[in-house]
Amino acid sequence: MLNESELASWLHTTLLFRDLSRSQLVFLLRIAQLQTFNKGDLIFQEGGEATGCFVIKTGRIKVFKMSPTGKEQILNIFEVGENFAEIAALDGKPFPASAEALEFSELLFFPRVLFLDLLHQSPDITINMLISLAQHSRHLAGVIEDLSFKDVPQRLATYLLNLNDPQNDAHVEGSHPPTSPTHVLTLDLTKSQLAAILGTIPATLSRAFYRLSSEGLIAVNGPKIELRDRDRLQAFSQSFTQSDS
Amino acid sequence: MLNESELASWLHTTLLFRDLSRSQLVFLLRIAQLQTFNKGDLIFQEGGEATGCFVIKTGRIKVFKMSPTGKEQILNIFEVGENFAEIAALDGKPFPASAEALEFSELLFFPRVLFLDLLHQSPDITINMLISLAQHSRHLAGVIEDLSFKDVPQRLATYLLNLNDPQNDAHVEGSHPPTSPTHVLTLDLTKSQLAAILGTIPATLSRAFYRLSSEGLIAVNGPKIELRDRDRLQAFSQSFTQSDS
DNA sequence: ATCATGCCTTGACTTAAGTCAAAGCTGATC
DNA sequence: GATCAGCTTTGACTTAAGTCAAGGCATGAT
Repeated sequence: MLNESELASWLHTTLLFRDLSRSQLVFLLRIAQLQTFNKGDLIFQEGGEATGCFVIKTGRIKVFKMSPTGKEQILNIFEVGENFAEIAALDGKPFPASAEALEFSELLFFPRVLFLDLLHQSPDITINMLISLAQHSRHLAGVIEDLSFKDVPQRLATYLLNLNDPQNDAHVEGSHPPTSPTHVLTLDLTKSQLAAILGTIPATLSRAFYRLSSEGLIAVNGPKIELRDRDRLQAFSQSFTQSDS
Repeated sequence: MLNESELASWLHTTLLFRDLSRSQLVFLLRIAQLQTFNKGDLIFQEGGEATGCFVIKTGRIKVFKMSPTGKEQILNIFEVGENFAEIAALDGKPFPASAEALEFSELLFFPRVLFLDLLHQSPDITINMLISLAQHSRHLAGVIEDLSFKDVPQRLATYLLNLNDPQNDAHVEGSHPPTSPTHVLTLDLTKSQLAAILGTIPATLSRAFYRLSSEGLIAVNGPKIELRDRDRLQAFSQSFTQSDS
């Protein structure tokens, strides 16, 4: 069915399955189906019946809501090794959001019923699942905080700092770890997509970029963003605003 | 330590522990501590170190974020039988939000380490926990959708319909189930608190109430709200708006 | 009964951000 | 190398919603 040895050792690097035995991993592969999607392919749609849970082998997936008039709010973007669509797989209710491939992606798909069996059989997986869901929930709470407390330029600043700061070493192109005087990062999203992450529209995002640039906090060159003053950017991202009672 | 027989049978009505055996329930009570809080008491604060997980025996708890300037965003209000603060208990990172008692409340508290042991020992609880977390995540996704797509009057309409419509028979005071020509509900929150749920401030909420009233969709009398036209209210709650690109 | 506190509402004002449409870019294709 | 499509930016405009402050209304205490 699948290239077992290769996939099994890859599964080991995954959040959900990292601490399973080799035999458990091979068993997993009996349940999973490998599905591939091209850039732009819809994986499932909000409101659709829950089918199962996915783990990303390659590619990137955006999970989003769409308003009746077509405004998009991205809830999360998932990368290699991460899992998504657990919520619907768990409770069997309709998908709470839609999912689409941002690039060519290979996904391991676990049909819902088999996935639930799996949980009942492997407490380890269940606990990992729990931790994963907890992380996703934390992220959602953060999105709410940003939407409720911050204006668009602040949300943009927050996003850029998150991309750059943490162990998130990807995207960073600046000097070497210890002392990097300037920090340049490259967006791996279109600005329209970034707007949908920040809960706004491209026109407004564009003005937010202008604002941060004109204050000397960043310099923008296409998808390359230089953080010129991380400290002030940090301060800006949590400064008081009028949109905040 | 605690009144075991009473508590054990009550635990049985709880989401988390509903399908446990009597002996498991009694074991649970060895771990749990009963804590009581008065109205307005802070249970834990965002950013504080994770202590453990709570189940509500009596009372109501609001979980919320507070902005630097003091704007409050309520993430969820939990009622009897529900559990909260699982996220921090699971991953051990700081609390993502604060919690406060809305009224006198008795909580069963499970210290984090013991709680984690519990999960490792009882797959049933772990699965229930997963389902519970999935529900909470769904709710957060809904909050994001509302904040991103709807203006304040629409969020208010959505909230009122949710209070009234579903199996949520509490709050409803109108005629008897089959044909209730008008639906009157009573808010069990102050309007300031409702504003914090809807991601706005009291002044704006007040104008939203006026708007819905003046269009004949509802009638407000203090905390009593009559839904005068559920169909139009429903339509209004998802109508197109300018705040939606 | 009166006072005071807290909650809610109202008014006048300001502003962030969405709308719509036009014009720039950029990169891909033929 | 020219054209085309899609993304991005800009401009002029509108509006939802926050700010601040004042006034009303109620409840509960002295």
